[in-house]
Amino acid sequence: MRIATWNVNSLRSRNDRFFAWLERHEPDYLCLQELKLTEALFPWDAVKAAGYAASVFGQKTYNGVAIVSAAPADDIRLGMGDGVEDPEARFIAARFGDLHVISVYVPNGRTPDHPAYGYKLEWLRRLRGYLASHHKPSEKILVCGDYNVAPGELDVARPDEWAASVLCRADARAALDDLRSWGLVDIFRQRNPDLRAYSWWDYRMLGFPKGNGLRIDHILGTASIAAAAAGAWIDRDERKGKKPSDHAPVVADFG
DNA sequence: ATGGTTGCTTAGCAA
Repeated sequence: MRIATWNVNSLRSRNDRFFAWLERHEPDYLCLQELKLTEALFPWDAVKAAGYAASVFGQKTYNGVAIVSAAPADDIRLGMGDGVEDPEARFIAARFGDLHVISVYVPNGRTPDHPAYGYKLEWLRRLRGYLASHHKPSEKILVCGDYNVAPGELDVARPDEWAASVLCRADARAALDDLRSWGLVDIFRQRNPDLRAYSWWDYRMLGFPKGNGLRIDHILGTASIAAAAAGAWIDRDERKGKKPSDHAPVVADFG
């Protein structure tokens, strides 16, 4: 079984790369973020023709998440449904038998003093609350997406320069730690304990050519599913060439 | 040389 997560930064701009990636890597599940389109504009027919089903929570212009899957989902939930007024499409959950797959696009936060940063920390707290109220750590759950948090120094090209950024700050890392403490394992880091690797490079300032990346896209899994992971890797090649997303897909393979 | 981008929507915002 293969699962991947990929912030495509506009599915329309990434259409050809998206379908080529599906065909090349044949994931059973692909969690997408930043679709930047409504459900009505999702390429339902082309996805079906490629042999996949899709669960989509769209939004015009911004955000938007989906789970593309080889088999259709048994249940789908759009948004955390926790009573909080949240107009942004950043959460979708789907069940496939006893496996729960969630695709998340955690708010970036913009700058530490911007209200968006409080929204980010609160959003991560709400995500923990969602898991605590709907699931048990003993279940098989994969929470995949763009977390906009680099967990540690191995995940950051310039840790000293970027220590105060919204992707690296201690309170952002603490919010991610708190989420993981519910019962989630960073599967890439579990499988590659000492590997320096990144999943996002800023379009600005020649981030990719200069190697200025961060690992902010994660596949988090509960213990029972994480124990079955055979390997995890980042498809850095997908960041190369013409019109790439600024994020590379992160992939986990299970025995 | 001290900047260097992209996408959505149309001049400004978001990342």
